[in-house]
Amino acid sequence: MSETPPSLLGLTTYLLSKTGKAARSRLAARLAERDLKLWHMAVLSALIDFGPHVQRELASRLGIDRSDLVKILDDLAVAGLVDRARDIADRRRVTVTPTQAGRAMLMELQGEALAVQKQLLAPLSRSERAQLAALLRRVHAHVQDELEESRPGC
Amino acid sequence: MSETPPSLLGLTTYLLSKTGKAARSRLAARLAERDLKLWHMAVLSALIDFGPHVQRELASRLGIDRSDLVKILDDLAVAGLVDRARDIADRRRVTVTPTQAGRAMLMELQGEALAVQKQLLAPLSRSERAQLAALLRRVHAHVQDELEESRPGC
DNA sequence: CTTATTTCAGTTACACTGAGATAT
DNA sequence: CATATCTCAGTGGAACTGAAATAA
Repeated sequence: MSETPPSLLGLTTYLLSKTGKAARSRLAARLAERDLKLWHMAVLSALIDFGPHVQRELASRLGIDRSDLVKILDDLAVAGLVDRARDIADRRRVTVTPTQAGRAMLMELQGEALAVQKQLLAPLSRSERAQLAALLRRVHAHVQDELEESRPGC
Repeated sequence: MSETPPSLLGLTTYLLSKTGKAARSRLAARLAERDLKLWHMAVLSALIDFGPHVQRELASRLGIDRSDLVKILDDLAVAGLVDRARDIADRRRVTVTPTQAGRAMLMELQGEALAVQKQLLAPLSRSERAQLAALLRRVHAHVQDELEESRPGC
């Protein structure tokens, strides 16, 4: 493949978009070996970091559509990685809880993610990788703030 | 929206993927006001940075599929932003050339991209934005190198 | 006859929309 | 009756695949 147009390389938005896509597709390829998608990992992360969620909360936290979450949870439940149970007080709601197998699986998936990251950021020194992470965290927080403002009452 | 899981925030791959997606969708929204997509802008950039291309070259340079490029070029030609002409020596090939209107349009699109970038990177200082750009350029170069290795003879 | 380039048709994965079912 | 939650069916755009048409 020949050179990327300098006009695009000069745009941080382009670099973010391209490297982000590369990161996503590489991790997705690894998760696919376990018949999982990126959303499965995100859902497990939310459940294990913050404890059981009602589906509505999960969808809102991760920015995934409620209807799409249904299929994701079906998969996770079939694989024995989460449990679903009707809320007794409000029987419209379904509470999702990670299983022990779910916790173990997330640990493995995080290992995969770190491996992808190591490969992707190979040209950077340890301190540069830390710099990049810190800068991206601030940009990410800013993006999330703006989303929150535009979506009233979440 | 509630907090993002720390397990994910700790992964640079996740941050790259998320901020990259945000960057892409914001720019896409602006280009949509002119009935253009991101690929249209990428194609114009390649043509103006490097001059006329045969379609095969364009696709290879940008990493887009040859068959999808056809529709992109149809749009650009209808909008008067590029010209297509059969190569006289090898009449299988079609040479794509940017028009003056194409050059003018790219300037405007770059303005849009910079506006998106300014908003996206607002929490960073000028020197931090430069740091981020430099780090991303190196990561991007590394990703491109690996792609080149895996695709022999491009 | 084989290969290269462009083009078209079909497929799959994904995010989004709208409506139905159940419960408050 | 109005609202909230979960579910399911359908839609549209994007990336990929395979093959036809033309030319070398």
